[in-house]
Amino acid sequence: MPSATVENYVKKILVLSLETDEEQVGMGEIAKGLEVAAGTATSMIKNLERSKLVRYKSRQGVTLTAKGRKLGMDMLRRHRLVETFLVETLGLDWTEIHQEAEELEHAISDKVLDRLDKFLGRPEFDPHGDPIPTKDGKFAERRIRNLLECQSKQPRTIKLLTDQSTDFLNFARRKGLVPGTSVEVTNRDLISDAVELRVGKKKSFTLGSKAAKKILVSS
Amino acid sequence: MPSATVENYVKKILVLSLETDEEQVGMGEIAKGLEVAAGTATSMIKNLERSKLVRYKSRQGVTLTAKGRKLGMDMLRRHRLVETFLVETLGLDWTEIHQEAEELEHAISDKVLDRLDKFLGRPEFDPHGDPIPTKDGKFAERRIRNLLECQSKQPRTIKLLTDQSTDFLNFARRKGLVPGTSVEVTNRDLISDAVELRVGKKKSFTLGSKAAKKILVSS
DNA sequence: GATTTCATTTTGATTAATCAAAGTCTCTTC
DNA sequence: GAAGAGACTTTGATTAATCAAAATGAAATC
Repeated sequence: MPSATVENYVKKILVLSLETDEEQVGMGEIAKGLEVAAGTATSMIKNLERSKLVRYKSRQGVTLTAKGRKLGMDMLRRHRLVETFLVETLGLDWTEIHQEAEELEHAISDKVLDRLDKFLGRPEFDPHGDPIPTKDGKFAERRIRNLLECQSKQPRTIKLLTDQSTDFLNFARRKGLVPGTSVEVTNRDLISDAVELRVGKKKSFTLGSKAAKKILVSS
Repeated sequence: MPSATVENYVKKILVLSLETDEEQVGMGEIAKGLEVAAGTATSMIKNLERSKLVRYKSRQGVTLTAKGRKLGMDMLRRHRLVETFLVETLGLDWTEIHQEAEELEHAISDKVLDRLDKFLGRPEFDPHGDPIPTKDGKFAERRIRNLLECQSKQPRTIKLLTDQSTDFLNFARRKGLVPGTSVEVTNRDLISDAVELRVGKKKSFTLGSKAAKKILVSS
């Protein structure tokens, strides 16, 4: 069985590659993400390669093998199910659960995890709106996505704002971007990193990618 | 913070000293209980001594300090609360939860533990009938105790038999010692290590301490 | 093309936990 | 009280994960 450390490295590589949309992840990102010295990451990655969890080109980057991807998805599943439990069942705040889940995800057996999943009603999304991978390592087709990921010309309903800072909430309210409101992406321009948006019948306006990512909608 | 290993050693010492009713625990018992080589236990115990968790007389035995006892009680609390959760909430069988709890007890934060405790309704006993220590490290006054611990001349009701082997259950049934039955300890003789017992209106008989310990009653 | 810079890799050390096997005690037993 | 048996301790090695600092490589700048 892989150690908690190995599980963490693999999960971090998976998350980074999902975030950047690149299969290959740089050594620096890994070291920084896990808060270890650069050399530590290098030697650990060689380890993972020996265990056939990653492929590794010196001074280029790391990619997960099928086996690594499977383990990573399993960890993500554990993490997100535990987070869901902490919020739904124990009533913790969704801003304070990450660290807790970080520990628990390694300690929970497959059997208990499955019972927990059942107890929670086989949820598909965690409290942050992220999809929970299924047991065979696939994401449920997202029904909730952020505005940056939306095809244009379809009506959507705002479900959740993931940035709860006062500044962002004020901005969103001014633009009418509150949960329940219907919006439509009128244009997407991935080069300029922005989306054009119409809220109800008002004139459309442009939103930067950072802000667009924080607004979750259902299709 | 103590490592999971340290927590396990301290918990084992506490449990052994509760089981044998001796403050001092032998090195051999510890090594055997934790399934490590004898030398490993010796060197680890020296470690615990450096951390002021135990007192240690070479070739004699180990006793917990106040600090060690507190940590041990905390681990016992964690273990038993987790077991309660696994049985009550997730519906696992009480014969299969020990190993699961063994892992989870180290991964759970104080905060989550307290929420779990609250969610479970602040239970006082775990699924095996063992008392769950309170947050300040004390056992709840037992309302359920084994027959060996009972003052005589008071009516009690049998609650649980902790040995579920066929042999013991047959013996108990023959003597009428089944849950729900009313019994009375007519005499206790701690020197001969036995209790005299009357079941209902029948003639009283004597029970060895081993058997008496396996029969839990409420007062 | 030489130089500088910055990321990455290598090296050598450290810490916690472990084991096997050799060495010591201490307590019976004769 | 000497001998032997068992329990316990010591010793020396190993493994996983880590760091700091030195060495290396590749890409950017001159």
